[in-house]
Amino acid sequence: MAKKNAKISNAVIKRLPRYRRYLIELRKKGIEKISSKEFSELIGYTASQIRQDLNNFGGFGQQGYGYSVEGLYREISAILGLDKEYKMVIVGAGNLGQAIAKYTKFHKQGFKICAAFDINPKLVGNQLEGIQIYDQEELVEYVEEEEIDIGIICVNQESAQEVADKLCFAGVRGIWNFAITDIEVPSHVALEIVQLSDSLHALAYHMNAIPKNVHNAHK
Amino acid sequence: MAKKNAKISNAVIKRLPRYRRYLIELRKKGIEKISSKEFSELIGYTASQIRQDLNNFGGFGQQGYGYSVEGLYREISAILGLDKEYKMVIVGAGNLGQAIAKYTKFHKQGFKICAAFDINPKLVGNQLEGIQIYDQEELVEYVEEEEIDIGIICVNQESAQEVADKLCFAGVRGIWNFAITDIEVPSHVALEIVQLSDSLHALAYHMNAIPKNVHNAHK
DNA sequence: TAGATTGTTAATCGATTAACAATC
DNA sequence: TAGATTGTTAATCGATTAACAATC
Repeated sequence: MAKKNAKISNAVIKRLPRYRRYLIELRKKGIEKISSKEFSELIGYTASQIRQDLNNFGGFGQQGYGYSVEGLYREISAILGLDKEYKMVIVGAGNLGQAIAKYTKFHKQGFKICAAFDINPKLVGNQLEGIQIYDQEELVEYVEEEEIDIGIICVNQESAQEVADKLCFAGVRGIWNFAITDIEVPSHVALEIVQLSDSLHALAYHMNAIPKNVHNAHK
Repeated sequence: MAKKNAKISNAVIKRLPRYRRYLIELRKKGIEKISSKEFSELIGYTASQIRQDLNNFGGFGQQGYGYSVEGLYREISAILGLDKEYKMVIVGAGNLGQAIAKYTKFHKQGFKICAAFDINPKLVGNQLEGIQIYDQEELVEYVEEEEIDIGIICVNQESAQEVADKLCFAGVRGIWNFAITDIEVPSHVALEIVQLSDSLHALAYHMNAIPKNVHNAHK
């Protein structure tokens, strides 16, 4: 699949899921081919960047023609590893953990949530849309036995690192961290961070960087 | 507050909330001063980058001494606009919208969730931790009358753009978009995106980029 | 074949890091 | 004062954009 062995920059990887989303839309509309120029106008990256990005992984296009929408969709899906299935657990079955557990879209894409864990006795034993909530004491054993791939951390910041350590010890290959703190994981474990409060703070910055008098122009 | 008028790069802005989080931790520990070198070892950016970042906004340090933890915390909070209050509404009171509504930390930081909106008659009229769910028909009027600052979009991708348009028309200054689609807003409205599925896909990529045989080393 | 569009190299731009004079 | 550390300029690095030869 991958043509070159050079390290792919993170900037490129962050764009891949976005390319894929637009390819899904194109496919829905029955569009079979797209040139880098057309794609550029749609997605807002330069045609040059699109071609550069894709050529990190191989020559997916055809000179004089463009890219096959279906073909490119499949290539990018494979590059991202979305042709595989992933077994996940949620640690911390509070509001956010529950929301993620109930969200069925990930499941359809091959990301299976197998179980949730919490320390709160009121939550342990309950089910969330068919997902059992276990006592957090059972986390390591469960992850080992069920060969869980991904741990989703939805606990408070005080216990996030401890949970991460347990997940890594038990053998997960990736951690999706929603806790409002930075955690450290061994280099062989992939880490992806969703920092909601940082995101909200960046929004606040941008709001204040925009002059106020341009608002409510329709009044 | 801001020393220079040059445009601040997005890379810098994304780091500011992180600086602030570490400063909160330092303050908790009773640490009063920190040099860029010490901060570097803690946060993982180079000392040079820390000094460059901060000097975009002003000379907050003191030569030969370093930075005051409390002073820097206040400066960064002010730069981000966290010394102000923000009125927010949630549009889409499904799982994710409910999780955000119930999350009290934002409220403590001055981000007040005033109301939620949905089109589902089963949800309309209910309350989420004291937050009333209104019919989505009432969105524009509510946002105008209550002078809402931020709209949080938690609807499905099909209606995300329509909701964004309504929020912008009604006069919000910022949009926090959780929908799994890109939306367009006028240039005077700040937009911050949380793309959970893109984040999960990037995690999958990184997991597959790591050789498999290094896992379960403790067994 | 001629036209179109890729794949790839070269040029530019911007962000990060290094160096050091200023100064507390 | 001497030492420490900032603020800021210069150098480097990496990512984006432009250009164009290759080729469908």
